[in-house]
Amino acid sequence: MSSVTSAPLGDTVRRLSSEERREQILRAALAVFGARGYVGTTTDEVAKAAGVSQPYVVRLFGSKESLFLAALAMALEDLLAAFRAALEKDGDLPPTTRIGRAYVDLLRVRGLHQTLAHAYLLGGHPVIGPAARRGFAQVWRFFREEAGMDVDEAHRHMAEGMLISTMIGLRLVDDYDGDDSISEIFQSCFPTQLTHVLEMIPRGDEPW
Amino acid sequence: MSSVTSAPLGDTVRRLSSEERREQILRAALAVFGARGYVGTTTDEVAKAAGVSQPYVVRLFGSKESLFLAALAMALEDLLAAFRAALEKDGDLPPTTRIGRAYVDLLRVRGLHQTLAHAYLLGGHPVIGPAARRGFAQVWRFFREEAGMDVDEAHRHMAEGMLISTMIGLRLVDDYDGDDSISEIFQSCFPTQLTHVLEMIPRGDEPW
DNA sequence: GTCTATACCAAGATAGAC
DNA sequence: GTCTATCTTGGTATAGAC
Repeated sequence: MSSVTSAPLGDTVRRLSSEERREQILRAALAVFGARGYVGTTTDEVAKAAGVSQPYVVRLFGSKESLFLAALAMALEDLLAAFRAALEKDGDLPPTTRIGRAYVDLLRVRGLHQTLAHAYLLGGHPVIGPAARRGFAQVWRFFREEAGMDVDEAHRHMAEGMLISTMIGLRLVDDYDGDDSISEIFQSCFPTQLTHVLEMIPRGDEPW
Repeated sequence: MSSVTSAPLGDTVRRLSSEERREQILRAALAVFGARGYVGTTTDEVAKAAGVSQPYVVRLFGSKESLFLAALAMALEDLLAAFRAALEKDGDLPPTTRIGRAYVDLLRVRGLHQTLAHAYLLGGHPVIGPAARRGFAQVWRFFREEAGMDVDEAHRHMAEGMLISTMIGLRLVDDYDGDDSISEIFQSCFPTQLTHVLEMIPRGDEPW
């Protein structure tokens, strides 16, 4: 990625290669899609977040739909890469626990969990639906075939993941201090990484 | 509900009271919101599904936003009512299992699970966000205070619920026959109610 | 590679008749 | 209580210059 081939030497503020721009726009798109959902996102907001013009993001990706598909694909790659890294890296914790940690650490990739969750709810969409199903099945297969979980364990991890994504998307933290039942559920979800999570999670005052 | 006060006697095809219309439109709205999400839903599609005109649904609810809030409130009422009924009705199964079954049976209320899931992802929305958080906390409190679950049990039920909602929204059934990993996860989610579920679940060929 | 200007359409909301 | 007609906004996508 990001090999500079076309930019002439000596440019002070050189234009980026389209590869670099794609990556930059995709990161912005992931954050915005996560916060607003597929339909709720405007290509203009993505453009603003990436610091380019709206027609340019359409130009680069063809359409909002393809942009979403690309962001979704990137999110899944990031997810599986993080899972594989957690699996290979050895440590005192069992592999299954390391994978769970990795999932929570992915909070630092803005919009990842929420964009996946949004995609998962778009099963009725003619083109996003099938892509989302493939992605979901891919994660399941990772649990079963690469991580070596049995059906029950894979099931529990999936369920746990969905709950975590939900709590991120809900911005449950916003009410963390005022509501006892909310701090209770929060603690039950992040028994070990709570402080860490509270720092990384998006809040009401920031759009994403 | 639905006490007829204003319609004159003798009308053959009498106009419905606004209470009746509200209910009818809300049911339609729940189905459409579930399939398309909040932003993806048009008031016109809701109107068509309910058999009335688009301006009329806006007239009756004030705005699309209030319509969504009303549908969300109805979904939560239905959910908690079903849980309470399952809890009170005695049977051979443990209460906790009866509640789980009740959740799956709610599949017959079109769009309920998906609308809740969509609302949960809208935490960043200034008015839907807080409503969704209140609803989520309400369910948690039901588990803890009324159903008498401990934190761990409530947590597992929540997670399981989120996974089930995801699979409905994803329309995973659409690939049920072609993909081994999908039928595997499906069976692990609905060990006892599988046939029942396969009958009730929305498919790709129907919009909702 | 990136922008400005703009065409074009879809959708929420309002006015007002019946 | 319910409709038709319409105003208005906002958002995707295209044209075309630099």
